[in-house]
Amino acid sequence: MPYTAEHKARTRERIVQSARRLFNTRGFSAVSIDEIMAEAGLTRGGFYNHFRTKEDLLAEAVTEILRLHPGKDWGDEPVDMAEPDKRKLASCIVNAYLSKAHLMETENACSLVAYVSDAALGGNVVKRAYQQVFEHMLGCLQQGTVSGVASQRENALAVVALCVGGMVLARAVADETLADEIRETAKSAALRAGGWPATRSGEMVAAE
Amino acid sequence: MPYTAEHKARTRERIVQSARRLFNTRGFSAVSIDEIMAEAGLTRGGFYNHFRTKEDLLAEAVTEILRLHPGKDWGDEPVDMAEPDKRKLASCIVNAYLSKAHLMETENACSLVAYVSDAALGGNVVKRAYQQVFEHMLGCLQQGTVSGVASQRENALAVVALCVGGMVLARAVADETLADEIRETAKSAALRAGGWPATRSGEMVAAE
DNA sequence: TGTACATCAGTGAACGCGCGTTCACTGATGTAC
DNA sequence: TGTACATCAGTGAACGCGCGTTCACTGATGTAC
Repeated sequence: MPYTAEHKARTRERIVQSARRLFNTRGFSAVSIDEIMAEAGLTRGGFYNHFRTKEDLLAEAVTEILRLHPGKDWGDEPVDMAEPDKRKLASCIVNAYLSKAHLMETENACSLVAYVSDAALGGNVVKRAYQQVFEHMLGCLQQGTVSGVASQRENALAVVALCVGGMVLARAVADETLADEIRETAKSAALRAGGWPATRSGEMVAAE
Repeated sequence: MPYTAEHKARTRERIVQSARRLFNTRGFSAVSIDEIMAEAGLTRGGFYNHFRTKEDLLAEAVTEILRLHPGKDWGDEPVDMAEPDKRKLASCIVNAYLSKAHLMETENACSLVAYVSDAALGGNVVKRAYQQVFEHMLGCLQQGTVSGVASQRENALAVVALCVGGMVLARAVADETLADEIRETAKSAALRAGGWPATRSGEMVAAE
């Protein structure tokens, strides 16, 4: 058997990474298989040695973020996933998620932000991939929230909705000042919803 | 001058409505100008008598919802926009927005839900249209919120983020039970954030 | 150790198709006389 | 009131292009002897 299994797996991984970056930046339907393969240093035809259809690749690109260091490119400093204090960890994630850096970052943005509409309009394969990322994020936050009026899970769900909602709205409006206001307000609200101290909340990032 | 100005305006309106319905259901890039014109009872070529480009039409389709009765097809009963009690009106809007009916409705869903990604990836014309709808919704809610830890505007912003975030997440996941949980939890959180009584909150809509 | 071979990852031309946009035209209509 | 005319909304063929997918092939590689 020529070429090792690892060789093929590495090539496949390169295609998925290339696709993830391009999809995140310009959107699923605006990116062609030609471009994805070229970015991975390959040619058109080989694509179907690795994937059945373009949509199958989309599903893989969605979950690919789970294999990356979450928030590596978002916060002012990376989130330390090894942090033993779950409450501290959760509040760090929220701060990084709703940071100016994550708003500006398109290539490495969270899949929950980048693929909302592709998942909503896509088939079950894509929806399942999206759900997987959603449940991962929910799991990261859940143990770090307090329970009060609502349960830990309910509070974590509200936090995710504020993170994703705040982020997609900030990306979709025309005015940059408004985008920052949405992001910062969603951050404060999310920190309150999770029962975390609002670290420097209300602080507005200076217009770039 | 043959044909009245009203005639042209009516035709244009028909095209925008046709586009809005098709875009909402299947997404901007999946719908062709041919289909839009056919749905409006016209043929391909006439399109450019009314719009410069397909993206210009998108911008119009986004704001078209403002000329419709908001929430007409969402809640179990339509929202009465004439309601003089601003607090009551705002809580009605939130209940309708995060209703099962609005989740199931694709053709007449809110533009903030349907066009998140198109606006984020689109040009300034589309972003401005999206922002207009956003500011309209914010304006509808703002007077109806209470101020406490945060201002009325901040609370209204958090409510919009919860409405849109909850809705897009519910649409994007594969599992319908999870989608309903997200929607109902976002609804409770939004009602709390706005300072409204949680009318039958926690009540789960029976699985269809 | 060296060689012949079978495998299959990767190539690139080709297929069939539909898209956004343009353009020469046609014919329904409001207006001038 | 009736008719000739100018306008321009609407038509449908055509243009140029890029897409997702298929397929016959090639050549780098690991293995058997």
